[in-house]
Amino acid sequence: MGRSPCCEKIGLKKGPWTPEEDQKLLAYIEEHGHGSWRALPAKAGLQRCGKSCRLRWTNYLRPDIKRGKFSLQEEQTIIQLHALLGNRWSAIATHLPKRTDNEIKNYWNTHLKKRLAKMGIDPVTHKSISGTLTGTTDDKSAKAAASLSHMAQWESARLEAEARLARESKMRTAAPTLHAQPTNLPASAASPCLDVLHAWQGTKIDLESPTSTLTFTGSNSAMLPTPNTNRLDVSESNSAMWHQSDELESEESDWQFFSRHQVLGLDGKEREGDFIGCEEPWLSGMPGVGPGFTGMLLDGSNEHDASECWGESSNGQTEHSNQALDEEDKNYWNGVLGMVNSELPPQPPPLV
DNA sequence: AAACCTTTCAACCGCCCTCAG
DNA sequence: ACTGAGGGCGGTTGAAAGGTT
Repeated sequence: MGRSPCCEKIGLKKGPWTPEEDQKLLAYIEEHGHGSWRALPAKAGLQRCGKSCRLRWTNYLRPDIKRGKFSLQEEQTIIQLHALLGNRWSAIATHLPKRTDNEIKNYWNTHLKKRLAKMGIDPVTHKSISGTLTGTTDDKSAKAAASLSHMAQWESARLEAEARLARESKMRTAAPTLHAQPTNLPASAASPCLDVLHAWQGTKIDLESPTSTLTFTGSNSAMLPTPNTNRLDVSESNSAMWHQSDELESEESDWQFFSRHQVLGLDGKEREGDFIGCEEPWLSGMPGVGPGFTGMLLDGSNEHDASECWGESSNGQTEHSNQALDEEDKNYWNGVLGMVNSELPPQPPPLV
């Protein structure tokens, strides 16, 4: 059976919103909250579909929307999250406060996608289009890729949960105040973070366990390149492609700040050689993540560089073969993970 | 100055999910 | 378990603005 239309379409206005319509919608929501979107147009005196009103509000009129040019940090965030999450704009938007999924999607399609393609990077897979930069296919890489796939799926699930919580919270508090923020969200929802890590701290999941119920769709796993290829495509390629400024529009020259040995945090500070401060055992098999980093960084010792800690498996055995994973691997994935984690709120106790 | 082409982005469309009844 | 309403999401469209010839 066919779905009934969201509203009676006859006689309803379509197309660009006028300032008068905006004012009506704003005034109504300010006074009453949006409540039921379907019922809103009639109550607000608008000849619009409720869905259209919702879109106008969420994508344009909402007071907590930042408009204007995307910063370099935002661009980097979008690219890295897109590498991790694919075209999941709402999920990506949760990491870009004040940006709407629609705006991010548009920006990706009109700017970033083209730019990556121009630089020889497949914007879908984030791999080199030329195929000359092939990654290794050894067990380590495969294992790391599997770990990343798991991580990506958990992160996706978490983002969905966050979005749901946010929705529920908004619905509960559909407050008649324009400046209402979802402040009653749980910390994990209010502040994007890989809090799934905390869950995994409490209940260690063996990524290689045959009992794992995690599965991967082709698109998900295809979306995630192996660390090596990713390093080459996004990090190392960055260092090369960011220097193609002759062929790039002027703004692209700014992208040269993406040095292969540099991770730029959301605070704008360079984090050369920075490693995410987590000790989650499930991450120990991943390039760029290993136990002992936090302590190493905290005591500021230079006596042992990252690669030394790198090779340590979670059971304390040194696996020198892991050291073969070069610095760029670590830096690239630290870039992704560190960026996602950089907004970590004060850490809650591990979930039970 | 005008015609044509390209880019941008607000808005729409249709599918999907959730949830209440 | 089923159904339909409500809302969210991602893909696509098309008008407007900007650029080029």
